[in-house]
Amino acid sequence: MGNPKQKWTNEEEEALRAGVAKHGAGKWKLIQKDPEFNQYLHSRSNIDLKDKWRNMAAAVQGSREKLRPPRPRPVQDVPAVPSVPLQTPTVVPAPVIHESPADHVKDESGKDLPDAKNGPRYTELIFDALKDQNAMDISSILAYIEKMSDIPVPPNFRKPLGARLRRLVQQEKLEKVESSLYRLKTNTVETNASNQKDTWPRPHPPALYTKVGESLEEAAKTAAYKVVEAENKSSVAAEAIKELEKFSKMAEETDSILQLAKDIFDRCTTHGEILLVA
DNA sequence: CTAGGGTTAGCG
DNA sequence: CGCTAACCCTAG
Repeated sequence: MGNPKQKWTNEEEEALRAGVAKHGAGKWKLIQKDPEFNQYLHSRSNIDLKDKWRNMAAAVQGSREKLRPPRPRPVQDVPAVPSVPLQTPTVVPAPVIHESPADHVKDESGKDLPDAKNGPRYTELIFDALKDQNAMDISSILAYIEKMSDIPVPPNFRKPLGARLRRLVQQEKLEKVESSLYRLKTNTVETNASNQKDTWPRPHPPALYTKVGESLEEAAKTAAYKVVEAENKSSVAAEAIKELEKFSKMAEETDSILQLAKDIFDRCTTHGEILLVA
């Protein structure tokens, strides 16, 4: 009587995936208890989370299976949508230790998901900030961006921001003065403001929230999952309005992961490492 | 508390 | 009717 089969909503699904991405698959009770996701999962039990995760896995792998009755591949890793196979049983997420003076965006113990939707505007905000102050350090720039962009700034945005600043300096769009002060580079040839740098083509790979400061392996893995998800979606979602809505949302978020990939790539190349891509 | 198997309600 | 997804039960 009190159980008319409650279907999972988009928010719940998203919260579950976010929870798994954060705490790891298997920590159902922890995810359910986390105030960050509890607002979406309060009506679901830890067992429900596990079951739902299993269903999602079956849905993803099953679709591939349908086109291929014989299974040459045992498939040892988790489903495409879900991610976090290599996470160790104990507390996994490492990036939570280092903290900068620029803590912010509170979040009153869970009010909304930390979707990292923006990204393309950050460079513009950097120039705006420097336009006003002539010279600023990274903390000031960070504060400015936070003030101007309201909530979207990720918790540890300082690291990718630093990478971007360094890149801009390398492109001679900015110049570094003092120990860690940045200012606009006014002289020199400022002809082509956009060298192909700040305008992205936007292919179609979708992306969800991503954690900055993660290992390259993690980032690549996450990206790979997103691609798989995209393939899955485009081949199946030809009728579901809900899926369409989600897809358009992911398209908007594409910019953020692109920027993330650029930052990571920049960091690797500046460290003198070589990337071999098949 | 979690993983896995079993059961039932909806849907095409 | 068969399948999928939400729900339930239980061993470890």
